[in-house]
Amino acid sequence: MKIGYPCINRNIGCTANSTFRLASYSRENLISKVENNLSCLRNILEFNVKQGLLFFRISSDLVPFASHPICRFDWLNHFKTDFKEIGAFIQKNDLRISMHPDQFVLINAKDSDIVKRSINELEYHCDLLDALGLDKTARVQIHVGGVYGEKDKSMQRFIREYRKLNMKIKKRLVIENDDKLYSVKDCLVISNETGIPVLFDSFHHQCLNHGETNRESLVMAKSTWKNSDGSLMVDYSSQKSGARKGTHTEHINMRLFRQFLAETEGLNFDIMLEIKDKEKSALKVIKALNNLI
DNA sequence: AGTTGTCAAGCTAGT
DNA sequence: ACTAGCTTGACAACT
Repeated sequence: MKIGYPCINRNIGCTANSTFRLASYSRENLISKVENNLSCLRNILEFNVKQGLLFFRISSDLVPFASHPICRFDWLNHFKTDFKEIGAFIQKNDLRISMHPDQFVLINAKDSDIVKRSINELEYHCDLLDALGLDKTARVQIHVGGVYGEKDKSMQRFIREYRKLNMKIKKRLVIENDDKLYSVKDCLVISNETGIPVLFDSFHHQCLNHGETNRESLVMAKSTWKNSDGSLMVDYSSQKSGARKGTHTEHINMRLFRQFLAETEGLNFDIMLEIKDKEKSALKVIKALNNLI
């Protein structure tokens, strides 16, 4: 079981997701931001290894505007050596890596231009992971997409569009249950048709389910991952008290987390802690797990 | 130096 | 009709 946190480290004092406005796009700006981001990514990964945090989500902003038509720069080639070095570090330390393109990526959009842009964005994520030299256990997670007032048709559209994707994307893409539209059960239907692995988000499951327990849903999601896909990825969070339903907590609630661990005892998976204080909660969990052994 | 409006992309639900 | 929220953060223009 590997423990991790997404994109940002609040301790080190650098960011691996620094970007700029589209209006200030230039080759120089892009190069300097990517240089900064890559150097910070190294720092974060080194910190993580020292602390025993072996799961990390790389920010989609690592290469700003990579899939935008304005970007004509061959960043893949230009930073080829850096990617290789960072990738070697990841492999040497057996780190698990994920990426999570944002809400604009919609495979099942009705507008074919949106689908096209989405595929370009997925291609960027997969090119990056390929450049790092990572195998298919490094994954790119997205949600199913929009409902457009007709869920069945929208799910069918996802399936159709997924089947058309090239292998570069297919080998890394996984779907994650969301908190409002597509439950784990919905994702499993799509997985049955396509073979796409289902990432289990415990907090989203808490917000949207059909009465299944965490364990039941996690086991079902786990069954969609083949050995070569790596172990099941789980996103974990809990409700921020007093806030709108679905708001992630600032700090981890260890009582709830222990409860989750107890519920899922004996099952192997990697956990991404989607908690706002980032590595702070992740370190708390590492400490707690060490005390259990 | 510190503050604050705004940022490529889209959907949904709530006002 | 409009906007907050999404993994929210951070850029950049303004005091």
